[in-house]
Amino acid sequence: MSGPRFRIAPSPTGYFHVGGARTALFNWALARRLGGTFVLRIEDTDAERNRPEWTQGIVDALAWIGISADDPHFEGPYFQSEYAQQHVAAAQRLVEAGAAYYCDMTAADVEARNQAEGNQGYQGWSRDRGLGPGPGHVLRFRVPAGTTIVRDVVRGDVEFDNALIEDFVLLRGNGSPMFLLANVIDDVSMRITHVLRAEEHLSNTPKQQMMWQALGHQPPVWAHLPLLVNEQRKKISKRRDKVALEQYREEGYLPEAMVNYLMTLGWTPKGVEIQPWSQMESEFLLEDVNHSPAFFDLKKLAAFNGEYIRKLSCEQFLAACRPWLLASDAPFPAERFDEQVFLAMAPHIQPRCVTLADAAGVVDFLFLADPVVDEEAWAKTFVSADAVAVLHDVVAAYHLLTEWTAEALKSSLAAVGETRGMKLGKAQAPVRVSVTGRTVGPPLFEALEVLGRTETMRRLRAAEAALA
RNA sequence: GCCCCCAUCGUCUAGUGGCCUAGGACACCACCCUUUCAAGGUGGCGGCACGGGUUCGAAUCCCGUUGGGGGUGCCA
Repeated sequence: MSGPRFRIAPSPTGYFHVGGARTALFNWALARRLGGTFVLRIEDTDAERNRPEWTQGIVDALAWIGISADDPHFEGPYFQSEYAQQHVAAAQRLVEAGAAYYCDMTAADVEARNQAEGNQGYQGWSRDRGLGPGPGHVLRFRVPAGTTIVRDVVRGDVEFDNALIEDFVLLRGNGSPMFLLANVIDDVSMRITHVLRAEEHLSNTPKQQMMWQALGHQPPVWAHLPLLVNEQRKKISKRRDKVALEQYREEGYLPEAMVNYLMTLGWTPKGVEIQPWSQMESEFLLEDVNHSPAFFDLKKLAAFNGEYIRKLSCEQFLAACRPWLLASDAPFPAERFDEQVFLAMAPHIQPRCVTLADAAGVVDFLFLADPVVDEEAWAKTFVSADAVAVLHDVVAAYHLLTEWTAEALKSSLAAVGETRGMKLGKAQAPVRVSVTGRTVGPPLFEALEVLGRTETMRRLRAAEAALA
């Protein structure tokens, strides 16, 4: 009746960390494959952070990468929640079991005594003083003698000497629970069987394991995932790095690409790297997870995203790009956007996009009353008299065209270029700059075809006039 | 300081004692294709941190060194 239970517990701090997303994906893959339960517990023992909009943000970010909790647990202000009561009650049970004791020393007291005695850390001074609860009294865990062996599926057995672990605080002087306590109690009460999290938590695991045992429970399966680092090889952080999953969504990364890339950080799919979720889900094994930190490489993410964009059908591509195409800060007004024109150009736009946001900039000239002219490109192109002459010839030739198709436009311009000894590559430049405002862009003749005869001729003549 | 983790091309990694002259992907470079720019194709550059063992044989096992990271809060 009770299968494996996995849980992620992101803190609602206003954004969802990509590292958290990777952890969530690993948990999700296992929960799905093993027919387990995915528990989402958005928590923070600081009530200030449990803001509903931040909590919703995490739910949305998870939904974006295809994850929806089987068993969600959110809360409002922590101190008024049932969870806080549970945590305090559990601490009480620890006291009764003799696994925790009260201490009236402040941090300053501890430091002073260490100074005097040349020690480091809290030395269990209040262990046998028989103090009861009271204002300013913290509750400390009584770390037993011996060693603690953490059985980690990805790292193997890791041994810790308990003598080196101080009697850590469970309840603050004001009676509020510490995160470490809250975390363990939630895991225990939610019957979590597998704890997968980043490696930064490995050092705290013996403390948590001792608490599980003191509470009379078998510890869960531990799995510490390699850290995600930046180019300086440091843990990626909000301050220095782009860590918010939401930001990647806003910049036009496809969730499938993001998921695929995130999965390759610390784990390698069999065969090719780019593969559908269903396959990764069926192959993911904790035992195959790497041990060393992984660099979150934007360039590789971009490559994945480009590949996923190219795999989209035209209709899917349009649907995916629509928010950026119709955005208020798009390079053209939303009312001038034409889906049919976009669809016609889509196959040429896709290979030119790294993100969905790039599309608008590739096709802007199609939806603008007048193209935005890049002055430098214009000057460079029309510095030669030949270019100006080609433009005149093309206007004349296009005027006489009976068929307004990419093929016809191309051969007509090729013929014009030939009379002046120019290859197509050179001859198309003046037309491209006149019509699109730039020297680079999607294939010209296809663009002219969808732009239409009237508008193309208008722009070509406007360019002629400007040059005169 | 103490504890813990980690160590293969620039990056992500394959590799679990002979299939390794170390394979792939991203990045980079060159060429091809080509109406510009992309995309695509072909090829190239480039790595087992170091020192000792063990072994007939080591990227792979052991020890040490060095280097990197994480933890060590009345933060989460």
